[in-house]
Amino acid sequence: MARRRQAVTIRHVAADAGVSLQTVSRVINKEPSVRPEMLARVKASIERLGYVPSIAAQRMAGSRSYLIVALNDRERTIAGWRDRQGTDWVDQMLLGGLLTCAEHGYRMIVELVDTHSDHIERELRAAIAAIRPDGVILTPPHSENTLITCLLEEHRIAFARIGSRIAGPGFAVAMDEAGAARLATEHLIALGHRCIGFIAGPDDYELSGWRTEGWLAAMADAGLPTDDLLAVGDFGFASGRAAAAALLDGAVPPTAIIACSDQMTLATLELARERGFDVPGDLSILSFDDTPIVRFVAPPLTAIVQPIAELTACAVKRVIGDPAPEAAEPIIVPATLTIRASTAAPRSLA
Amino acid sequence: MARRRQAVTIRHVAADAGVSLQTVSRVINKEPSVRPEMLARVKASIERLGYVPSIAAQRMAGSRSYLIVALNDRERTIAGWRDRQGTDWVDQMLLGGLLTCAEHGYRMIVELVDTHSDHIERELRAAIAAIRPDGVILTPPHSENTLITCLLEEHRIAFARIGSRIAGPGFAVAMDEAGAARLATEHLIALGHRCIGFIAGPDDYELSGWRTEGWLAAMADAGLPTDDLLAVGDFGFASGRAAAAALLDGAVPPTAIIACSDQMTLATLELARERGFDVPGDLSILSFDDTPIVRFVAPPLTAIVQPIAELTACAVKRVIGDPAPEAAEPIIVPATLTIRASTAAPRSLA
DNA sequence: CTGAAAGCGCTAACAC
DNA sequence: GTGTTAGCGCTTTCAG
Repeated sequence: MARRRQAVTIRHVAADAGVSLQTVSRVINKEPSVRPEMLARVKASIERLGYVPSIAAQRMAGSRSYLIVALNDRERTIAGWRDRQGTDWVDQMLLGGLLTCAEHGYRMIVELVDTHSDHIERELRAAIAAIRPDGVILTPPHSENTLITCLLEEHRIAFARIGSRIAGPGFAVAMDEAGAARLATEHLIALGHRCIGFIAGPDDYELSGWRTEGWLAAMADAGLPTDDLLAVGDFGFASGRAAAAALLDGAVPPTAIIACSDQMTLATLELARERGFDVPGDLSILSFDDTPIVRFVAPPLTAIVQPIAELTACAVKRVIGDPAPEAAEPIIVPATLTIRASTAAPRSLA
Repeated sequence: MARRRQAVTIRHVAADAGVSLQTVSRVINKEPSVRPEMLARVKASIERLGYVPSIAAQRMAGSRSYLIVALNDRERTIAGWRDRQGTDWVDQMLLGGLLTCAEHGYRMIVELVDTHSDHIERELRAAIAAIRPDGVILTPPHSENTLITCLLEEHRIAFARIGSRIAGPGFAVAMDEAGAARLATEHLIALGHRCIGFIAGPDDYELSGWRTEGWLAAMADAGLPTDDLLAVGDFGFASGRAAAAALLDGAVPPTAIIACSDQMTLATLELARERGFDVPGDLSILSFDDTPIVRFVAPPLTAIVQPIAELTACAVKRVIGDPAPEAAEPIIVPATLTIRASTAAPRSLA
């Protein structure tokens, strides 16, 4: 292999501009203590020579590495890619993470590590030692893995925990679950619905509670009753079917149903079909997951979309901005709603 | 920020093992000239101390950077992510690229650059200067951009061109288009079809010709005629509809149709439906793109799936293995077929 | 405000 | 075979 050396180094720039290396370094690092005149001269040389500092050299000299590691669960990530079910979690992460990194002159490296493995610590230590990243973005289920967070803290590496609300080391960045439920509910209310059923997720997920609260609050704000309008599932299809049946057979049959997962929503759709309901004519349906299947089913489902890209963008900004992983308020990012064909005004209003 | 220094360096290992730095370095780099005894001693120290070399330092000292850059088109990639249509191109690339890199102790960095922009050269130069990658993986449409390939060659950086067959600098790695068409055709033949229509892509795409050849060859091998069984589209929906109509209204109405894009296949499906054909009972349909919509439509479509992950894996292996970007034979990777519900034996056989 | 010196962790090139 | 020397490109001291 050719002995690859940097084509144009800080030395060339210094010579070209007739200043010391140090001055060039100061310009690169945007230090304030440089006379405007020098600054201009150096900048001109950098531009002319097309100089770009080597991140390896910068790291070596004790500065930043300009590298951010995104730590994903190996098994889940690979399984998702192999299934090709279009779970675009990683894509959205890249969208938010990569672009934000690029904006700030950073690069992002995706690392896959086993959660359950005993050598997770070894893997992480190795990655840190090899890459020496300035920051790490943790994704579920790593976000609340204390083994990881402790290690990162010990190494004094800034990190963000996506999808976590637990205060603690690192920045917690999560979606506004309650707000999302409220958004969904208000969309339906605006359409004219008054009986809006809600199929919540299982109680052992903290977010289930937050979502239910959002629905309750939105209903209350609109002066609408919620009695007999709440059912609970486990995110799976079967439980969704049962919950939908309970709602539809209940004392106050809803004209719209919000379900907290794509599977439960699909189950609701299936049941509605079997009963001869027109969707959205007789029943509006809204999903809390915006997976591809939800987009290609007939009718395409209105759905809450999780702002993974924004979460990651926030995470990167925090991690870059403040290298000291001080405990901070969790950052809550609002969800958005993608309106498709499964929600409409109830027939009674049409 | 804390002055972050490597926790355990080559020096610690050397001291611990009672050898010189160089010996440790030799062990790290798997150089043969180390006595087994020393080797064992050093390895033990490395293991005990949990030492992992810093890639920054390795690069600085003139060795490899253990970094591979995957160069993707900015606009397309971002558009794909934003659309959330589940084009899992990047995912599959990551699947193949990331894992292969990891196996060999490399990391992959995804870089987005504008194809059309004038500053593509500036962007690429900057990335190279900053990262100093050992290799670059080019994806369409960069794969045949001579500006890029020349720059890479000039910097003597190994690179692979995915989806390209043009010989030249770098390694060309592409799917076996003809083989894919043959695979599709043979699947249908095995099912009992004798009249198999083919909707080709536009002539200005080289791969259109290859695919058509594959179909022709498979038909010929089976002793089946192909007259009046070939139609041409432009990959779009409307052209697919017209092509399908021509086939169905032709002299020898096919019992199965292969279309060279998901849109043309969907158009064929729509037309078949309108004519009261049962799919696959009256007409089997096979797509050449395995996009999500193809998987969620009813019936789910049998489709050729492009081996992006494997292509990328091959590309990485080549680039890592042979740093000298000598011209080499293009590497052709076979496609696979995912059988779903849109293909079956023709009714006449049922 | 600017420059000179030292060194980050590692490997290339030589010596031994 | 193994150890020694000299940097890689940059930023940190610390002087001027």
